[in-house]
Amino acid sequence: MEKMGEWEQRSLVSELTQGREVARQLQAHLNGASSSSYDIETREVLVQKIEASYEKALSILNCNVNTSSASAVVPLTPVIRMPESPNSRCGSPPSEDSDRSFRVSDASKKRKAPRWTQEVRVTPGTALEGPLDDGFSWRKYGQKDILGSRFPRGYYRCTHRNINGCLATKQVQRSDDDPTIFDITYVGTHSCRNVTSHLMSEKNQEQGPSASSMAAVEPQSSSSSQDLLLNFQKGLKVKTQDLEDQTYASLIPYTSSTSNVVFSWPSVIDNNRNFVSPATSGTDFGFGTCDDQIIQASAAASVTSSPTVGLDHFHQLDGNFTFDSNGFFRHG
DNA sequence: AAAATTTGACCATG
DNA sequence: CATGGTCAAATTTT
Repeated sequence: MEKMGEWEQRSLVSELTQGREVARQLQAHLNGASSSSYDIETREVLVQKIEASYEKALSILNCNVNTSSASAVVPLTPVIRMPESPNSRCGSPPSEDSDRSFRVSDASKKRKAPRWTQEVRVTPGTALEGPLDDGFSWRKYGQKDILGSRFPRGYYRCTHRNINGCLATKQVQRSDDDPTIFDITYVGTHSCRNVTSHLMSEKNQEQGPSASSMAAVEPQSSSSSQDLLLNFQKGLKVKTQDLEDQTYASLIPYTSSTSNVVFSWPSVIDNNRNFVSPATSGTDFGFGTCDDQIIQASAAASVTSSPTVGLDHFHQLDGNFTFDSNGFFRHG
């Protein structure tokens, strides 16, 4: 509570504002006699969003991420958009061709419908790239060229995939027209703890592997400076290789300290009440097991001039790292 | 040496 | 059959 950067304050305000917005939406839903079944689902989503907003707000207040210089690494400003809004890139990024976003179709196969889109925009000052760290460890397991996209899409999965039964995966892809924009699609719920391999050497971690559906939605609830560090490292790496392409990216002036996150859920949730089976035992080799939620987030970050510079000299972390098992998603 | 990427092939789905 | 997602071996990085 010492001093809260403007950025943080803004984030906080935005967070709360959004929460209010969503609350209103929820009220609207409640008032307008819910007819269809998806209304109920929508309401659930709304509630979740509200919770998320609160969580984030609290996180901001609690952690107070006192990052001396680096100011924005973690996207924290979810703006919830109405469900029916198809493509609403917040207006700025005109890129993103038309289709290829999501097939709301489905509904003819199994029950994997719930897919909401989260749009995240991070602002500069931070050279974060694809590896938007959600506080989890991701391991790249593939990269594919996507038709219509000039940049390949990277596939990441939780490092503890079959260990903890964390079936979460994420896809990172840059926008075709805006190289500074990365679309990160989170899919699946991760049941692993945020355990970034720092302290916390708990042994008996079998208290409750059943991760709530919110897990993937609100991962980085307390991004500490350490996490940021990790981010930087990873980002650095990617940068190095993408530098060639990013060359011109660094020319793009993005100097608006505004971070926006837009939630959109085209088809709302279905019945993702599924519980990931207790760790182990599974060993299933990733196949659309029971991952129901797909969160897409596009993050845009402007690369200063030389991102690689100075990142190595990041110290002064570990100031507090108040991350105990305190605020963890909504208590089961 | 171990863990994480890379990369091409394989498989599933539309 | 084309497109996208995952696997798995080889390779690189720490």
